[in-house]
Amino acid sequence: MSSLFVPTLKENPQEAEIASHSLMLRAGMIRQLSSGVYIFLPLGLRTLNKITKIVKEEMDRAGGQELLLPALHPGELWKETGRWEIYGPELIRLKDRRDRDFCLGPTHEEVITDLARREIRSYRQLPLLLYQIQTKFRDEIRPRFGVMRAREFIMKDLYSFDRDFEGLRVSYEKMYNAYCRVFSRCGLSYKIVLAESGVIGGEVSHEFLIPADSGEEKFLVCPACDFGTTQEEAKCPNCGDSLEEKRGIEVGHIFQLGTKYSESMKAYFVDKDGEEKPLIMGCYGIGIGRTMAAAIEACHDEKGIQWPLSISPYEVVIIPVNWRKAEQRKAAEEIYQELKKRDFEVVIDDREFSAGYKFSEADLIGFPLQVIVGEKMSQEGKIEIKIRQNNERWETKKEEVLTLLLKLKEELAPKV
RNA sequence: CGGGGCGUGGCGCAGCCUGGCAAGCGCACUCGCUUGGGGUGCGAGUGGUCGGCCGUUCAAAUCGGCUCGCCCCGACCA
Repeated sequence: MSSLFVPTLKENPQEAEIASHSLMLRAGMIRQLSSGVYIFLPLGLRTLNKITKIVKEEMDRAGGQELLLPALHPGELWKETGRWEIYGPELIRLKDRRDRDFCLGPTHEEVITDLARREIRSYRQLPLLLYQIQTKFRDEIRPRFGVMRAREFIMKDLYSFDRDFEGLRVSYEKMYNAYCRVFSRCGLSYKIVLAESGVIGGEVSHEFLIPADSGEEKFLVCPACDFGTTQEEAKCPNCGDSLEEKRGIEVGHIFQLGTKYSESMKAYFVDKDGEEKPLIMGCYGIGIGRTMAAAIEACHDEKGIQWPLSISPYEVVIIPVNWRKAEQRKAAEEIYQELKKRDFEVVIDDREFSAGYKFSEADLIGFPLQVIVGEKMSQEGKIEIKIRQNNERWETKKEEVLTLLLKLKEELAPKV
Protein backbone atom coordinates (compact mmCIF):
# COMPACT_ATOMS: atom_id res chain seq x y z
CA MET A 1 0.00 0.00 0.00
CA SER A 2 2.98 2.29 0.38
CA SER A 3 3.01 2.86 -3.36
CA LEU A 4 -0.75 2.95 -4.01
CA PHE A 5 -2.26 6.35 -4.74
CA VAL A 6 -5.10 6.30 -2.24
CA PRO A 7 -5.46 9.72 -0.65
CA THR A 8 -7.76 9.03 2.29
CA LEU A 9 -9.37 11.67 4.46
CA LYS A 10 -9.80 11.39 8.18
CA GLU A 11 -12.57 13.92 8.40
CA ASN A 12 -15.90 14.21 6.71
CA PRO A 13 -15.62 16.53 3.71
CA GLN A 14 -17.76 19.62 3.96
CA GLU A 15 -19.51 19.12 0.62
CA ALA A 16 -20.70 15.58 1.25
CA GLU A 17 -24.13 15.02 2.77
CA ILE A 18 -24.78 11.35 2.23
CA ALA A 19 -22.74 8.32 3.23
CA SER A 20 -21.69 7.13 -0.20
CA HIS A 21 -20.46 10.54 -1.30
CA SER A 22 -18.56 11.12 1.90
CA LEU A 23 -17.07 7.62 1.93
CA MET A 24 -16.01 7.70 -1.70
CA LEU A 25 -14.12 10.90 -1.00
CA ARG A 26 -12.74 9.68 2.31
CA ALA A 27 -11.66 6.28 1.02
CA GLY A 28 -9.71 7.96 -1.78
CA MET A 29 -11.90 6.66 -4.61
CA ILE A 30 -13.02 9.91 -6.21
CA ARG A 31 -12.29 13.62 -6.28
CA GLN A 32 -14.47 16.38 -7.64
CA LEU A 33 -13.28 18.42 -10.60
CA SER A 34 -16.35 20.61 -10.94
CA SER A 35 -20.00 20.44 -9.93
CA GLY A 36 -21.23 17.03 -11.10
CA VAL A 37 -17.89 16.13 -12.68
CA TYR A 38 -15.67 13.59 -10.95
CA ILE A 39 -12.22 12.07 -11.18
CA PHE A 40 -12.06 8.34 -10.49
CA LEU A 41 -8.88 7.60 -8.57
CA PRO A 42 -7.19 4.18 -8.86
CA LEU A 43 -9.28 2.54 -6.14
CA GLY A 44 -12.55 3.96 -7.48
CA LEU A 45 -11.68 2.91 -10.99
CA ARG A 46 -11.04 -0.67 -9.88
CA THR A 47 -14.58 -0.94 -8.54
CA LEU A 48 -15.97 0.78 -11.61
CA ASN A 49 -14.14 -1.73 -13.80
CA LYS A 50 -15.46 -4.64 -11.76
CA ILE A 51 -19.04 -3.53 -12.16
CA THR A 52 -18.35 -2.94 -15.83
CA LYS A 53 -16.99 -6.44 -16.21
CA ILE A 54 -20.04 -8.00 -14.60
CA VAL A 55 -22.32 -5.92 -16.80
CA LYS A 56 -20.45 -6.90 -19.95
CA GLU A 57 -20.50 -10.58 -19.07
CA GLU A 58 -24.24 -10.50 -18.49
CA MET A 59 -24.95 -8.48 -21.63
CA ASP A 60 -22.88 -10.92 -23.65
CA ARG A 61 -24.59 -13.87 -22.01
CA ALA A 62 -27.95 -12.41 -23.02
CA GLY A 63 -26.80 -12.14 -26.62
CA GLY A 64 -25.63 -8.53 -26.60
CA GLN A 65 -22.75 -7.37 -28.76
CA GLU A 66 -20.53 -4.57 -27.58
CA LEU A 67 -19.73 -1.59 -29.76
CA LEU A 68 -18.68 2.00 -29.10
CA LEU A 69 -20.70 4.97 -30.27
CA PRO A 70 -19.32 8.52 -30.30
CA ALA A 71 -20.00 10.95 -27.47
CA LEU A 72 -20.02 13.83 -29.94
CA HIS A 73 -23.24 13.91 -31.95
CA PRO A 74 -24.17 15.98 -34.99
CA GLY A 75 -27.15 18.21 -34.15
CA GLU A 76 -29.08 17.12 -37.26
CA LEU A 77 -29.78 13.69 -35.80
CA TRP A 78 -31.37 15.23 -32.74
CA LYS A 79 -33.37 17.66 -34.84
CA GLU A 80 -34.71 14.72 -36.82
CA THR A 81 -36.40 13.20 -33.76
CA GLY A 82 -37.35 16.58 -32.32
CA ARG A 83 -35.30 16.02 -29.22
CA TRP A 84 -32.97 18.93 -30.08
CA GLU A 85 -35.80 21.08 -28.71
CA ILE A 86 -37.52 18.64 -26.33
CA TYR A 87 -34.40 17.77 -24.36
CA GLY A 88 -33.96 21.40 -23.43
CA PRO A 89 -31.00 22.89 -21.59
CA GLU A 90 -30.01 19.49 -20.23
CA LEU A 91 -28.48 18.77 -23.64
CA ILE A 92 -24.93 20.14 -23.76
CA ARG A 93 -24.62 21.86 -27.13
CA LEU A 94 -21.58 23.12 -28.96
CA LYS A 95 -20.53 24.31 -32.38
CA ASP A 96 -17.60 23.25 -34.46
CA ARG A 97 -15.29 25.69 -36.25
CA ARG A 98 -17.64 25.85 -39.22
CA ASP A 99 -20.51 26.78 -36.93
CA ARG A 100 -22.24 23.42 -37.23
CA ASP A 101 -24.41 22.26 -34.33
CA PHE A 102 -23.21 19.40 -32.16
CA CYS A 103 -24.13 18.03 -28.77
CA LEU A 104 -22.60 15.70 -26.23
CA GLY A 105 -24.67 12.53 -26.02
CA PRO A 106 -26.94 12.24 -22.96
CA THR A 107 -28.24 8.95 -24.45
CA HIS A 108 -27.81 7.28 -27.81
CA GLU A 109 -31.14 6.40 -29.43
CA GLU A 110 -30.51 8.79 -32.32
CA VAL A 111 -27.03 7.53 -33.07
CA ILE A 112 -27.88 3.85 -32.80
CA THR A 113 -31.03 4.25 -34.87
CA ASP A 114 -29.03 6.07 -37.52
CA LEU A 115 -26.64 3.13 -37.61
CA ALA A 116 -29.51 0.66 -37.73
CA ARG A 117 -31.27 2.35 -40.63
CA ARG A 118 -28.09 2.31 -42.66
CA GLU A 119 -27.11 -1.27 -41.92
CA ILE A 120 -30.20 -3.33 -41.17
CA ARG A 121 -31.99 -4.35 -44.36
CA SER A 122 -33.62 -7.68 -43.67
CA TYR A 123 -35.51 -9.53 -40.99
CA ARG A 124 -32.69 -12.08 -41.28
CA GLN A 125 -30.46 -9.65 -39.36
CA LEU A 126 -32.88 -9.60 -36.44
CA PRO A 127 -33.09 -9.73 -33.51
CA LEU A 128 -30.03 -7.59 -32.78
CA LEU A 129 -28.85 -6.44 -29.37
CA LEU A 130 -26.10 -3.80 -29.38
CA TYR A 131 -24.60 -2.19 -26.33
CA GLN A 132 -21.85 0.09 -25.16
CA ILE A 133 -20.36 1.31 -21.92
CA GLN A 134 -19.61 4.95 -22.33
CA THR A 135 -19.56 8.43 -20.86
CA LYS A 136 -22.81 10.38 -21.04
CA PHE A 137 -23.30 14.11 -20.61
CA ARG A 138 -26.36 15.71 -19.10
CA ASP A 139 -26.38 19.28 -17.87
CA GLU A 140 -28.40 18.49 -14.78
CA ILE A 141 -30.40 21.27 -13.17
CA ARG A 142 -28.85 20.27 -9.92
CA PRO A 143 -26.09 17.69 -9.77
CA ARG A 144 -25.94 16.17 -6.32
CA PHE A 145 -24.62 13.54 -3.98
CA GLY A 146 -21.32 13.04 -5.76
CA VAL A 147 -21.44 10.55 -8.60
CA MET A 148 -25.08 9.72 -7.79
CA ARG A 149 -26.39 12.47 -10.05
CA ALA A 150 -23.51 13.74 -12.10
CA ARG A 151 -23.30 15.76 -15.29
CA GLU A 152 -20.73 13.44 -16.78
CA PHE A 153 -21.20 9.77 -15.95
CA ILE A 154 -20.61 6.27 -17.23
CA MET A 155 -23.56 4.27 -18.39
CA LYS A 156 -24.19 0.96 -20.06
CA ASP A 157 -26.82 1.34 -22.73
CA LEU A 158 -28.14 -1.50 -24.80
CA TYR A 159 -30.55 -1.19 -27.73
CA SER A 160 -32.64 -4.04 -29.07
CA PHE A 161 -33.97 -4.33 -32.60
CA ASP A 162 -36.74 -6.77 -33.42
CA ARG A 163 -39.05 -7.47 -36.32
CA ASP A 164 -42.24 -7.41 -34.23
CA PHE A 165 -43.60 -6.79 -30.77
CA GLU A 166 -43.39 -10.42 -29.84
CA GLY A 167 -39.66 -10.23 -30.53
CA LEU A 168 -39.42 -7.07 -28.44
CA ARG A 169 -41.07 -8.87 -25.55
CA VAL A 170 -38.47 -11.62 -25.80
CA SER A 171 -35.58 -9.15 -25.92
CA TYR A 172 -37.08 -7.18 -23.05
CA GLU A 173 -37.38 -10.26 -20.93
CA LYS A 174 -33.80 -11.25 -21.68
CA MET A 175 -32.65 -7.86 -20.47
CA TYR A 176 -34.92 -7.98 -17.45
CA ASN A 177 -33.31 -11.25 -16.43
CA ALA A 178 -29.81 -10.05 -17.27
CA TYR A 179 -30.36 -7.03 -15.02
CA CYS A 180 -31.42 -9.27 -12.16
CA ARG A 181 -28.20 -11.22 -12.60
CA VAL A 182 -26.07 -8.07 -12.78
CA PHE A 183 -27.33 -6.62 -9.52
CA SER A 184 -27.30 -9.98 -7.76
CA ARG A 185 -23.72 -10.54 -8.85
CA CYS A 186 -22.84 -7.08 -7.51
CA GLY A 187 -24.07 -8.32 -4.15
CA LEU A 188 -27.02 -5.92 -4.04
CA SER A 189 -30.63 -6.45 -3.13
CA TYR A 190 -32.86 -4.60 -5.52
CA LYS A 191 -36.48 -3.89 -6.24
CA ILE A 192 -38.09 -3.88 -9.66
CA VAL A 193 -40.94 -1.45 -10.20
CA LEU A 194 -43.18 -0.31 -13.03
CA ALA A 195 -42.03 3.08 -14.24
CA GLU A 196 -42.89 6.01 -16.41
CA SER A 197 -40.80 6.39 -19.51
CA GLY A 198 -40.25 10.16 -19.50
CA VAL A 199 -38.34 11.85 -22.27
CA ILE A 200 -36.98 8.54 -23.62
CA GLY A 201 -40.48 7.64 -24.72
CA GLY A 202 -42.17 4.32 -25.31
CA GLU A 203 -44.73 2.12 -23.63
CA VAL A 204 -43.63 -0.38 -21.02
CA SER A 205 -40.77 0.40 -18.68
CA HIS A 206 -39.29 -0.97 -15.46
CA GLU A 207 -36.87 0.54 -13.01
CA PHE A 208 -34.33 -1.36 -10.94
CA LEU A 209 -33.96 0.32 -7.58
CA ILE A 210 -31.65 -0.16 -4.65
CA PRO A 211 -33.79 0.66 -1.60
CA ALA A 212 -32.15 3.46 0.43
CA ASP A 213 -33.44 6.35 2.50
CA SER A 214 -31.09 8.66 0.65
CA GLY A 215 -32.52 7.55 -2.68
CA GLU A 216 -34.03 10.22 -4.90
CA GLU A 217 -36.66 8.00 -6.45
CA LYS A 218 -39.92 7.53 -4.59
CA PHE A 219 -41.83 4.36 -5.27
CA LEU A 220 -44.83 2.50 -3.99
CA VAL A 221 -44.73 -1.11 -2.92
CA CYS A 222 -47.35 -3.53 -1.85
CA PRO A 223 -46.38 -5.14 1.46
CA ALA A 224 -48.38 -8.26 0.62
CA CYS A 225 -47.44 -9.08 -2.97
CA ASP A 226 -44.31 -8.15 -4.91
CA PHE A 227 -45.90 -5.26 -6.80
CA GLY A 228 -44.05 -1.97 -7.01
CA THR A 229 -44.45 1.19 -9.09
CA THR A 230 -43.27 4.78 -9.41
CA GLN A 231 -46.66 5.92 -10.59
CA GLU A 232 -48.61 7.90 -8.04
CA GLU A 233 -51.99 7.03 -9.45
CA ALA A 234 -51.30 3.28 -9.35
CA LYS A 235 -54.02 0.88 -8.09
CA CYS A 236 -52.64 -2.01 -6.68
CA PRO A 237 -53.53 -4.28 -9.53
CA ASN A 238 -52.33 -7.48 -7.89
CA CYS A 239 -54.16 -7.47 -4.60
CA GLY A 240 -56.29 -5.05 -2.66
CA ASP A 241 -53.71 -3.94 -0.13
CA SER A 242 -52.72 -0.31 0.30
CA LEU A 243 -49.30 0.71 -0.97
CA GLU A 244 -46.34 1.84 1.10
CA GLU A 245 -44.11 4.66 -0.07
CA LYS A 246 -40.38 4.00 -0.05
CA ARG A 247 -37.25 5.52 -1.50
CA GLY A 248 -34.63 3.99 -3.69
CA ILE A 249 -31.72 4.66 -6.02
CA GLU A 250 -32.50 4.06 -9.66
CA VAL A 251 -29.58 2.00 -10.95
CA GLY A 252 -31.22 0.53 -14.02
CA HIS A 253 -34.08 1.36 -16.33
CA ILE A 254 -35.43 -0.68 -19.22
CA PHE A 255 -37.86 0.57 -21.87
CA GLN A 256 -39.95 -0.91 -24.65
CA LEU A 257 -39.65 1.87 -27.20
CA GLY A 258 -41.59 0.32 -30.05
CA THR A 259 -41.33 2.40 -33.21
CA LYS A 260 -40.82 5.86 -31.73
CA TYR A 261 -37.33 6.31 -33.13
CA SER A 262 -37.52 3.94 -36.07
CA GLU A 263 -40.57 5.80 -37.43
CA SER A 264 -39.23 9.29 -36.91
CA MET A 265 -35.84 8.34 -38.32
CA LYS A 266 -37.17 6.01 -41.03
CA ALA A 267 -35.34 2.91 -39.87
CA TYR A 268 -37.08 0.19 -41.86
CA PHE A 269 -36.32 -3.39 -42.74
CA VAL A 270 -37.88 -5.83 -45.17
CA ASP A 271 -39.83 -8.57 -43.42
CA LYS A 272 -40.37 -12.13 -44.54
CA ASP A 273 -43.55 -11.16 -46.35
CA GLY A 274 -41.59 -8.66 -48.45
CA GLU A 275 -43.07 -5.66 -46.75
CA GLU A 276 -41.05 -2.74 -45.41
CA LYS A 277 -41.63 -2.29 -41.67
CA PRO A 278 -40.19 -0.09 -38.91
CA LEU A 279 -37.72 -1.72 -36.51
CA ILE A 280 -39.21 -2.47 -33.11
CA MET A 281 -36.84 -1.12 -30.50
CA GLY A 282 -36.08 -1.29 -26.83
CA CYS A 283 -33.43 0.44 -24.75
CA TYR A 284 -31.86 -0.60 -21.48
CA GLY A 285 -29.57 1.47 -19.23
CA ILE A 286 -27.44 0.86 -16.17
CA GLY A 287 -25.66 3.69 -14.37
CA ILE A 288 -22.25 2.23 -13.56
CA GLY A 289 -21.02 4.95 -11.20
CA ARG A 290 -24.43 5.19 -9.63
CA THR A 291 -24.45 1.46 -8.96
CA MET A 292 -21.15 1.91 -7.18
CA ALA A 293 -22.56 4.72 -5.02
CA ALA A 294 -25.74 2.73 -4.36
CA ALA A 295 -23.64 -0.24 -3.23
CA ILE A 296 -21.95 1.97 -0.65
CA GLU A 297 -25.30 3.38 0.49
CA ALA A 298 -26.45 -0.19 1.05
CA CYS A 299 -23.18 -1.49 2.49
CA HIS A 300 -21.46 0.70 5.05
CA ASP A 301 -21.20 1.27 8.78
CA GLU A 302 -19.81 4.06 10.97
CA LYS A 303 -16.25 2.96 10.20
CA GLY A 304 -16.48 2.93 6.44
CA ILE A 305 -17.39 0.90 3.40
CA GLN A 306 -18.33 -2.79 3.57
CA TRP A 307 -17.76 -3.80 -0.03
CA PRO A 308 -19.51 -6.84 -1.41
CA LEU A 309 -16.60 -9.09 -2.41
CA SER A 310 -17.47 -9.07 -6.11
CA ILE A 311 -17.09 -5.32 -6.58
CA SER A 312 -14.49 -4.45 -3.97
CA PRO A 313 -11.40 -2.70 -5.37
CA TYR A 314 -9.34 -5.48 -3.77
CA GLU A 315 -10.44 -8.68 -2.09
CA VAL A 316 -7.83 -8.96 0.62
CA VAL A 317 -5.57 -6.67 2.62
CA ILE A 318 -2.72 -8.11 4.63
CA ILE A 319 -1.81 -6.09 7.69
CA PRO A 320 1.44 -6.81 9.50
CA VAL A 321 0.63 -5.19 12.82
CA ASN A 322 4.20 -4.25 13.64
CA TRP A 323 6.19 -3.62 10.51
CA ARG A 324 9.40 -3.63 12.52
CA LYS A 325 9.06 -7.27 13.50
CA ALA A 326 10.87 -9.17 10.81
CA GLU A 327 8.88 -12.37 11.32
CA GLN A 328 5.60 -10.51 10.81
CA ARG A 329 6.92 -8.85 7.67
CA LYS A 330 8.18 -12.13 6.38
CA ALA A 331 4.96 -14.02 7.09
CA ALA A 332 2.90 -11.24 5.51
CA GLU A 333 5.08 -11.28 2.43
CA GLU A 334 4.81 -15.07 2.09
CA ILE A 335 1.04 -15.00 2.41
CA TYR A 336 0.95 -12.20 -0.13
CA GLN A 337 2.92 -14.21 -2.67
CA GLU A 338 0.83 -17.30 -2.03
CA LEU A 339 -2.43 -15.42 -2.54
CA LYS A 340 -1.11 -13.70 -5.65
CA LYS A 341 -0.34 -17.11 -7.13
CA ARG A 342 -3.95 -18.13 -6.56
CA ASP A 343 -5.25 -14.99 -8.29
CA PHE A 344 -6.45 -13.19 -5.22
CA GLU A 345 -6.64 -9.43 -5.58
CA VAL A 346 -4.52 -8.61 -2.61
CA VAL A 347 -2.55 -5.71 -1.18
CA ILE A 348 -0.12 -5.68 1.69
CA ASP A 349 -0.05 -2.75 4.08
CA ASP A 350 3.67 -2.27 4.18
CA ARG A 351 3.54 1.19 5.70
CA GLU A 352 5.24 2.05 8.92
CA PHE A 353 2.08 3.27 10.59
CA SER A 354 0.66 2.24 13.92
CA ALA A 355 -1.62 -0.78 14.03
CA GLY A 356 -4.68 1.31 14.84
CA TYR A 357 -4.09 3.57 11.87
CA LYS A 358 -3.86 0.63 9.50
CA PHE A 359 -6.95 -1.07 10.94
CA SER A 360 -8.99 2.10 10.67
CA GLU A 361 -7.94 2.72 7.12
CA ALA A 362 -8.62 -0.88 6.10
CA ASP A 363 -12.14 -0.57 7.51
CA LEU A 364 -12.66 2.79 5.82
CA ILE A 365 -11.64 1.47 2.41
CA GLY A 366 -13.69 -1.61 3.13
CA PHE A 367 -11.49 -4.57 2.18
CA PRO A 368 -13.88 -7.54 2.53
CA LEU A 369 -11.17 -9.84 3.88
CA GLN A 370 -8.43 -8.67 6.22
CA VAL A 371 -5.46 -10.83 7.11
CA ILE A 372 -3.86 -9.64 10.33
CA VAL A 373 -0.34 -10.74 11.13
CA GLY A 374 0.49 -9.78 14.70
CA GLU A 375 2.01 -10.93 17.97
CA LYS A 376 0.30 -14.32 17.74
CA MET A 377 2.33 -14.89 14.59
CA SER A 378 5.53 -14.24 16.46
CA GLN A 379 4.55 -16.45 19.37
CA GLU A 380 2.22 -19.20 18.13
CA GLY A 381 2.51 -18.90 14.38
CA LYS A 382 -1.15 -17.89 14.17
CA ILE A 383 -2.80 -15.48 11.78
CA GLU A 384 -6.10 -13.68 12.24
CA ILE A 385 -8.62 -13.24 9.46
CA LYS A 386 -11.41 -10.72 9.72
CA ILE A 387 -14.51 -10.40 7.59
CA ARG A 388 -15.32 -6.72 7.21
CA GLN A 389 -19.03 -7.25 6.51
CA ASN A 390 -19.98 -8.86 9.82
CA ASN A 391 -16.78 -8.42 11.83
CA GLU A 392 -16.40 -12.19 12.17
CA ARG A 393 -12.87 -13.21 13.11
CA TRP A 394 -11.00 -16.44 12.52
CA GLU A 395 -7.67 -17.61 13.80
CA THR A 396 -5.61 -20.08 11.89
CA LYS A 397 -2.11 -21.37 11.34
CA LYS A 398 -0.18 -19.57 8.67
CA GLU A 399 -0.20 -22.67 6.46
CA GLU A 400 -3.99 -22.77 6.56
CA VAL A 401 -4.58 -19.16 5.54
CA LEU A 402 -4.98 -19.86 1.84
CA THR A 403 -7.45 -22.68 2.43
CA LEU A 404 -9.52 -20.60 4.81
CA LEU A 405 -9.54 -17.61 2.48
CA LEU A 406 -10.64 -19.75 -0.45
CA LYS A 407 -13.49 -21.04 1.68
CA LEU A 408 -14.51 -17.58 2.89
CA LYS A 409 -14.32 -16.22 -0.64
CA GLU A 410 -16.62 -18.96 -1.77
CA GLU A 411 -19.05 -18.17 1.05
CA LEU A 412 -19.02 -14.45 0.32
CA ALA A 413 -19.61 -14.89 -3.39
CA PRO A 414 -23.16 -13.88 -4.34
CA LYS A 415 -25.52 -16.69 -5.26
CA VAL A 416 -27.01 -16.02 -8.65
C1' C B 1 -35.13 28.98 -11.76
C1' G B 2 -37.08 30.12 -6.35
C1' G B 3 -35.34 29.55 -1.13
C1' G B 4 -31.16 28.72 2.29
C1' G B 5 -25.91 28.09 3.45
C1' C B 6 -20.68 28.17 2.64
C1' G B 7 -15.74 30.12 0.57
C1' U B 8 -9.68 31.80 5.88
C1' G B 9 -2.30 26.90 4.57
C1' G B 10 -3.72 20.06 1.69
C1' C B 11 -8.37 18.75 5.02
C1' G B 12 -11.81 20.22 9.11
C1' C B 13 -12.77 24.76 11.60
C1' A B 14 -12.42 29.60 14.88
C1' G B 15 -11.92 34.86 14.13
C1' C B 16 -16.26 38.70 11.08
C1' C B 17 -21.68 40.87 14.58
C1' U B 18 -18.47 45.35 17.54
C1' G B 19 -12.46 47.33 11.63
C1' G B 20 -6.56 48.20 14.48
C1' C B 21 -2.63 44.08 18.82
C1' A B 22 1.48 38.86 15.35
C1' A B 23 -4.18 35.65 11.11
C1' G B 24 -5.19 31.30 15.13
C1' C B 25 -6.59 25.96 16.46
C1' G B 26 -6.88 20.54 15.33
C1' C B 27 -5.42 17.07 11.60
C1' A B 28 -2.00 16.26 7.64
C1' C B 29 3.16 17.26 5.93
C1' U B 30 8.98 17.63 7.12
C1' C B 31 12.95 16.47 10.86
C1' G B 32 14.33 14.10 15.63
C1' C B 33 13.21 10.86 19.48
C1' U B 34 9.19 7.62 21.02
C1' U B 35 5.31 3.99 20.14
C1' G B 36 3.46 -0.43 17.47
C1' G B 37 -3.77 -4.85 18.39
C1' G B 38 -7.95 0.24 16.85
C1' G B 39 -6.36 6.97 13.49
C1' U B 40 0.78 6.42 19.49
C1' G B 41 3.32 10.35 22.63
C1' C B 42 6.75 14.54 22.97
C1' G B 43 9.66 18.38 20.73
C1' A B 44 11.13 21.45 16.59
C1' G B 45 9.67 23.14 11.70
C1' U B 46 7.39 24.17 6.45
C1' G B 47 3.16 26.18 4.38
C1' G B 48 -2.05 31.31 3.94
C1' U B 49 -2.77 37.25 -2.21
C1' C B 50 -8.51 35.30 4.17
C1' G B 51 -12.40 33.00 -3.64
C1' G B 52 -11.98 37.54 -7.08
C1' C B 53 -12.84 42.79 -8.39
C1' C B 54 -14.37 47.63 -6.95
C1' G B 55 -15.48 50.82 -2.99
C1' U B 56 -15.71 53.09 2.34
C1' U B 57 -11.72 54.20 5.93
C1' C B 58 -5.74 56.81 8.62
C1' A B 59 -6.49 51.34 8.74
C1' A B 60 -10.47 45.77 5.90
C1' A B 61 -10.45 38.46 6.77
C1' U B 62 -13.98 41.88 9.40
C1' C B 63 -18.20 47.18 6.59
C1' G B 64 -20.82 48.09 1.38
C1' G B 65 -21.55 46.79 -3.91
C1' C B 66 -20.62 43.53 -7.85
C1' U B 67 -18.86 38.86 -9.38
C1' C B 68 -17.08 33.69 -9.46
C1' G B 69 -17.27 28.89 -7.29
C1' C B 70 -19.33 25.01 -4.16
C1' C B 71 -23.22 22.64 -1.13
C1' C B 72 -28.37 21.79 0.61
C1' C B 73 -34.07 22.08 0.01
C1' G B 74 -37.81 22.58 -3.88
C1' A B 75 -39.46 22.34 -8.98
C1' C B 76 -37.39 18.94 -12.91
C1' C B 77 -34.96 14.60 -14.47
C1' A B 78 -32.48 8.36 -16.02
